[in-house]
Amino acid sequence: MVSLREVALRAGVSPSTASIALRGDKRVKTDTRERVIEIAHALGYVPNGSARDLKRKSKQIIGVLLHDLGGPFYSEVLRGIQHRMHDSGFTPIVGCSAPGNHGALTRLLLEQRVDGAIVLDPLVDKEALIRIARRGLPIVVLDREISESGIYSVMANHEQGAYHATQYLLEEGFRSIAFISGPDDSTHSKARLAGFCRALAQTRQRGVCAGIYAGNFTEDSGCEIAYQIMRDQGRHRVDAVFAANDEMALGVMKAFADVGVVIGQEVAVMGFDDILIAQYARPALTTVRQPMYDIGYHAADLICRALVQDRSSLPTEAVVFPMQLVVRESTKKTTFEGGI
Amino acid sequence: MVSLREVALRAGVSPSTASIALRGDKRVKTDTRERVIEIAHALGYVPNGSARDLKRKSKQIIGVLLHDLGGPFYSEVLRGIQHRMHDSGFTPIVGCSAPGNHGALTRLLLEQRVDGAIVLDPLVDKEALIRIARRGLPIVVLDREISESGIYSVMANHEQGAYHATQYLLEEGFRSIAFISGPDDSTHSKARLAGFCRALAQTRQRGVCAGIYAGNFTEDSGCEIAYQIMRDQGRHRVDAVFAANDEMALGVMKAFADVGVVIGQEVAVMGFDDILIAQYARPALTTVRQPMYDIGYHAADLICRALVQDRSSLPTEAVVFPMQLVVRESTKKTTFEGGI
DNA sequence: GTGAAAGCGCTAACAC
DNA sequence: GTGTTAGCGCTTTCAC
Repeated sequence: MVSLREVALRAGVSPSTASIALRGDKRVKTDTRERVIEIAHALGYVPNGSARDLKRKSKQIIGVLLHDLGGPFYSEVLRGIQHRMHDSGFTPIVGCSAPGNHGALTRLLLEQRVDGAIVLDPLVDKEALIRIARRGLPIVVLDREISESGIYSVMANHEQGAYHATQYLLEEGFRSIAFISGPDDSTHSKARLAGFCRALAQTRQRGVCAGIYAGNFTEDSGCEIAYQIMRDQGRHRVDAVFAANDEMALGVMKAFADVGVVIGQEVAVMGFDDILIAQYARPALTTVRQPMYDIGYHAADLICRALVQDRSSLPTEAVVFPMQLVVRESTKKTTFEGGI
Repeated sequence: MVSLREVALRAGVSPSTASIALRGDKRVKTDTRERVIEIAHALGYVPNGSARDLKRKSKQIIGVLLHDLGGPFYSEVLRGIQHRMHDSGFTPIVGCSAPGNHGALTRLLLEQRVDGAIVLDPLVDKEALIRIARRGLPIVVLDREISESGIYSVMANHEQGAYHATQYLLEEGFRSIAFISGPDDSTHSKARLAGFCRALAQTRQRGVCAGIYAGNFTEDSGCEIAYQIMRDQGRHRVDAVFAANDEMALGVMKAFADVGVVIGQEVAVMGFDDILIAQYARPALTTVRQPMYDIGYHAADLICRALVQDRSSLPTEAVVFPMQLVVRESTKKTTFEGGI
């Protein structure tokens, strides 16, 4: 492996001169500089990253920690990160934090191979992140909140998303809406339920809430609860079901379809998350989406700023993005009536 | 940042002793060893990766280069890689090679931050990879072939996949099959066409080939060509269309559906790749799939073996995996006849 | 303008 | 058993 010393040797200069020359520093005479550069190029010299990292303080690399690599959800976030990082001088490197918080977290963050990190994994231990931040590594956490100097949060406003979605259902004229929550320990589920309740509390209509059912975010639980809703609806027919995530909403649609209830016409179904399948479901599922590209872009922006600017200019509160309502067929009464 | 020297200082030993002690080496007395470990733990000491990488030859990190991070195609490959790497001592780190071959490729491979690399990106310059391999870094390329010592290829057998798919169409009784190829410069398209032709050449039937049309892998081109096929079919009706990728197949289905031709019943459509949408199409698209998990697993296996075993035990030829036929509704005549 | 020297934090010989 | 020494490849004062 060709080292700087070798380049210097062949160019007849000292390693230190070669080092500055290769960065195009004007301090070294033009012809020496060009000679060094040419020789380095001819030899295929590339500086050793470890050696340079060791000497310099900065590595110009940002670690991105995901729970599991791949998956359509992450891809948009990564696109946002890449776009912001592009031409910033920083390179994003992605690791998977899944296997026992080991591997990538250790290699990238603990062993100081990166200058900063973006963490999108609810399972990465909060204390571990705080410890790392205390060591001086800026961290942006996505979709969760950690109050600690050096840790920045970027997330979507789930409460507002659910509020907005519920308002839409009310505007469309639905008057008996059931809500299916996720597991109790999910902050997302809580926030979504809160948004649902706030929208109902604001409306003049009474008795719109047709029950709040406890699901567990799985398609099966959505399916079961849909049957339960059908059994329960004695006095007033439920005309809309708002599930706290898309998987459950799909389960609900399946159950209704199985007993011949026409989705959209007889009952509306609202999901949450906009997973990929939502748009391919039949009818396509109306749902609420996080602005994932924006979240990634902003996360990258925060990290870059934390590394080049004064950190006091950065927000101490979580940066919250509004969620977007994606209206599709599952909440449209006109679906099969020749409407647009 | 707490360094080994500091740990050693507080433990009252030399850095070298601390270094060995921390690795649990029996050479140092048990109580010294435990004291060092305890102090290191108390101080939150983690060795500096750059320093260690610089000293040791190996880094225990494998770079995975993808064209664009995210996307359902990659996620299975990554799963396979992770499973194989797990407990191997190596940690996979993913970088994106897209922006002008810069960034991740430089940072990870050129600057020697990894021990080996898995490259899944047709656009990464072949010469660059060869140069890197010559420097001693083992590389596994996926879905392409590079003949060079130190570069190993893992790929799916596209020719066999297309052959198999065509045979299936023949067995199902289709007797007038049109093929839509991809762009001329695509080796995949060529291989798929070759498989199609081989299957037809083997059959006793004459005149099964109802034309080979040149598409460009886009949905639009599939759509256009479908219309052309309908115009062309003067003497014998085409009863099946085999598109060299799923996007084109979906375009074909769209075109047929638009003019009221019932897919499955009146004409069969076969795709290639099994992109995610294939299973959500209506009717669901019969297609051919790469064993992506296996490919990832095997790629990781090759890299690990290249790093710990004698390289002479590794294959010099590309490792080729068979593709899997995924039968769905778009090639089933019985779709709407009450069949299973 | 250029080179000598020191050192980033760690590991591995070799001495004691 | 433990410490001393040297050095991985690079950058960075500071002399000349």
